[in-house]
Amino acid sequence: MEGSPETDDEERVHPRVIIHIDMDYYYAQVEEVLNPSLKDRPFAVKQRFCVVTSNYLARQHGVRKLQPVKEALAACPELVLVNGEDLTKYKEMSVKINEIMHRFTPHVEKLGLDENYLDVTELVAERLELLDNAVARPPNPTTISGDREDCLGCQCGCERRLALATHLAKEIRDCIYRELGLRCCAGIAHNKLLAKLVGAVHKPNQQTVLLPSTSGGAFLASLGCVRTLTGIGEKTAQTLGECCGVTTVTELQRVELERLAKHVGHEQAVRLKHLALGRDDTPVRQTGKPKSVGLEDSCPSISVRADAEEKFRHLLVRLVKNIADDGRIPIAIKVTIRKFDSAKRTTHRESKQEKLLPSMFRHAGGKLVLADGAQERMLTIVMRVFERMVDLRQPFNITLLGLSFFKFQERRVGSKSIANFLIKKSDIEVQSITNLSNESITLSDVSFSSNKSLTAMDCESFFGGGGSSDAGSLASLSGSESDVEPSPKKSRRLLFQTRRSKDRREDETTLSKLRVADLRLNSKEYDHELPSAVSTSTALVTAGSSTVTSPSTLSPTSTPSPRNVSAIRSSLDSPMEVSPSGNHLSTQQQPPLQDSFFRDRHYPLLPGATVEFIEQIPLNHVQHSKSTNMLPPNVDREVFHALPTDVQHELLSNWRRAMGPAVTGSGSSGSSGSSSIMAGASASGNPVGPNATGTATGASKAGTKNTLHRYFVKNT
DNA sequence: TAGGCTCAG
DNA sequence: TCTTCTGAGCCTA
Repeated sequence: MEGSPETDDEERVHPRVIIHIDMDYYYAQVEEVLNPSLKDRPFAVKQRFCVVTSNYLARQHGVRKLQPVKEALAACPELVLVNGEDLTKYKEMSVKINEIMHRFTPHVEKLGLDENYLDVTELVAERLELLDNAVARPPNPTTISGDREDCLGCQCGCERRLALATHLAKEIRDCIYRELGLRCCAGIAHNKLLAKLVGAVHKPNQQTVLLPSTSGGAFLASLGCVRTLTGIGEKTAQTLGECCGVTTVTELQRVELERLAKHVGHEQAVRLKHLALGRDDTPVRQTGKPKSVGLEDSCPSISVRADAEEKFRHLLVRLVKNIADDGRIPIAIKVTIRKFDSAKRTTHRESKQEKLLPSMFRHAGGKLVLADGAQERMLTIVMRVFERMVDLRQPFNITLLGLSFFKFQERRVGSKSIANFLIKKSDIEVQSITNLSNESITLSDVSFSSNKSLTAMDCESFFGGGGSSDAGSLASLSGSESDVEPSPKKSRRLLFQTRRSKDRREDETTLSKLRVADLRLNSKEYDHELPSAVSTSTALVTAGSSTVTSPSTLSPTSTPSPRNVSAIRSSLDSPMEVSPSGNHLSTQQQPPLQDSFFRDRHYPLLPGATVEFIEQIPLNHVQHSKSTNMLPPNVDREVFHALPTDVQHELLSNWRRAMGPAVTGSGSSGSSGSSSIMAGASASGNPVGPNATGTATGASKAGTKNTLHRYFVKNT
């Protein structure tokens, strides 16, 4: 199929549709929800001596963000102050907000606790499909490819898609308000940068869409100062002003690239120019677990070692609590201090890191805790690092101490288990999934009955509940209690993630490589990944304890009732939502990312997950490659085609090698023929389980047991 | 890889 | 005497 004109056209898709959602004065709103009596009073949330946010009533009195508390009180004597140093409640609310967003799309990227980007491109496409051609498709998809300057008068349906997204944004905001009592703003545009910027135009509790009907540059120019552009901070703004005389967006748009490059380097110059012109092709990255978890405390002055040690002890205890539920173990710690230079009257930060032994942690009651004596050992390490930064023989003045865990490691995995293969690897590329000939890919017997959904507990018992076997190591993925060992040098992460056009191009050139970025195994991300698969194929997927069922629970109106369909239709026929001022904000267009609607949907292959296909929604959109006929007869074609192209190629190649002429599949369904075809290990001749023979013989029942192949076999 | 800097909310 | 705390990404050595 590659290269055929039809395919190219089909794959040429619209610009993305991005919604940026920003909670209004977030901390203050959370406080109001928890304590409604605050609503009618001017109040501010403070951390230490500083106001971090306030409600609008306080703002009307001149209270500002990051204002010293003293000043704020002077400006507004009746100001109520709430201590916001403990972020727990804000984090918890953020999780709830996130859960709501994930009902609409798995493509959610967190930006701090109170902002999120949602890529609703697919959702919009789904809804348009549901409108049953009520909305015209682009007559000529080629017209929307390339680096167009704008979308003026385009016939590609961009405006309708954005219009539909405004209704989505409203639904999401309503949902958040209804369930959590929180108000927010939304910006809708074709990329993250513009969505964020346009969303800030009308606040609070409003939404704004940037329509591609006039010049996008004009909108950005209207923002004024370069500092308003996301990605240009204080330092960059200063550099631009001092070196190039550039202070406004308009000036940045006009300044010559070469001149800019002289001062900031070519790449940075290009980036800045793109920002000024509203170009941003960065994808919405589904937020996973944090790469680091830290705490820091500022303090008036620490000049004695014992005080520092005491502070660190408290930080350590709090920090361990903070990662107790993470499910991973940190194997490095970073110690940060802020030194006050009394001569210069300035402060500066320093940090140093040190490795940790996994044996310093243990699991108790499903939570990560410090092992016996580990607190003192860890504290010793911390103080050793501290003394590398602070000369105790000299007077010192420390105004901040911080600790941060990083380099997280998944829980125990055996070196020869598939679980090990699935663990994170820091390198970008991993060896092909089918080149695992040296890995012992072993699954213990697990029912793939279409009627049974496995819980985490079920998985544990299926996999041997934390035993030392390879099967047991799989259990660790689903949360068993077991010891930890250092991660292997070349561990790997696997989870299928939506791939974009760039990656697809790589498919064509680097068939034997998988980008590790596209292959992750991470419970949270994993959960998030499922809906897109489900919504296409109506698969029922249960992984661990979280269950995703029907598409309707995933995206509240993605499979609307007839009434909903007509509602969507009428909403599209009604005048488009634009900025309240009536302006049609417009933007320059990006070259579209090639998000193939169906082909990029990957079904994660996770041990412990049951995948049931209920073929209710026709899958005739799935692009079947020529290679379909090469599939072994009992391979589930839908699963196969949901895989990345390169994986498909490799599997086919392995099957061919393993089967020889036998794999010139007829496509005849469900035959119990000779197809004991093994992916990966078995194809290379390595036995992978008690029933594995490394040959292509044997009844399919026996042959599919304990192999990766089983994942491709249809459930009946 | 370590450490600093910059940026973000 | 201090504009908080948290996390990510980039750059350089």
